[in-house]
Amino acid sequence: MLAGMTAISEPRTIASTKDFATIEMVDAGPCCVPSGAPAMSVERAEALSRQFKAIADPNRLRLVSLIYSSAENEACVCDLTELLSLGQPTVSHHLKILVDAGILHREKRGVWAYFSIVPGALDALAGVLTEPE
Amino acid sequence: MLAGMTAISEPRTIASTKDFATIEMVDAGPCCVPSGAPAMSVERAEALSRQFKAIADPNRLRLVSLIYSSAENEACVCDLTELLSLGQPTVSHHLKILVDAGILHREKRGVWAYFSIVPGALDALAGVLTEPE
DNA sequence: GCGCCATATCGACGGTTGTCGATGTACGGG
DNA sequence: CCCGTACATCGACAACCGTCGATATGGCGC
Repeated sequence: MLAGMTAISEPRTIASTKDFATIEMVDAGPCCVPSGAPAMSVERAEALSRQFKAIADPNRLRLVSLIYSSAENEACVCDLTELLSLGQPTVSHHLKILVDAGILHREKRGVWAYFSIVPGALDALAGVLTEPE
Repeated sequence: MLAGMTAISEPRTIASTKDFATIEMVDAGPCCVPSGAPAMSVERAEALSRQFKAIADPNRLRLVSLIYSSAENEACVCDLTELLSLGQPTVSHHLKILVDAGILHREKRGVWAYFSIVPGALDALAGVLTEPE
């Protein structure tokens, strides 16, 4: 769960200025051992942040939900616009953000643009939060 | 997955002004049937948005990752501050956001404040994205 | 081609957010 | 009791975000 890649250095030496082989500084240690396990890299954090930001908006959450529970798992802007009671440019803006984040797929058929959920996109995001290992 | 509760009305009648029993308006329909399935309610979308916003920040993602991969699954501010190379007020600010979102738990022991991940909090969020039903 | 329709883009505006320095609070040690 | 340490809060600032109206684009029918 939330495993990262690059270990941050900063070993933050436990030993104080005293001679080693002393024990009393073990329970009088600073506050906690910062663990040696590697954490999430800055790059990965920023990439994930972009995807989480895309769905971290109430209207975009409803957009994905509406598309998911739609008839053919796809919807066009005109339907979504009236269902969200938002302006059409605003809905297009939200949809673009979701497409750019790799969560929605846009397919233009005729005059209409149909949006569907990219298979596995949401599961990949969920895996970051539940990664059992 | 992303199932909601309250159905938005707006049935958006399929039948046109013509008499029913005509068939040609079926494939000449507007663009798509907005499905009858209920979508996510506005209230739930806003509640979920608050939690997703909490983790939709690169530094907060790294905070959760650091705490998760920490020795006793907890960490204090002083360690996190130097690991993120951020100011101490900023780290406290981020931690407060995560605590308010119900993702982190704060426990003060002595002079130090130890933060740990609320059990099941991330799994609940992940479930919203993968809910198989 | 012309006009209509659905959608995308642009520019602007108010509200929110992330970061910082300065300051306040609370606990422990001498 | 006073000081140092760890942390929280405050105020300010720049950057970003969500929303809108106006406008551009692009496809379909006549």
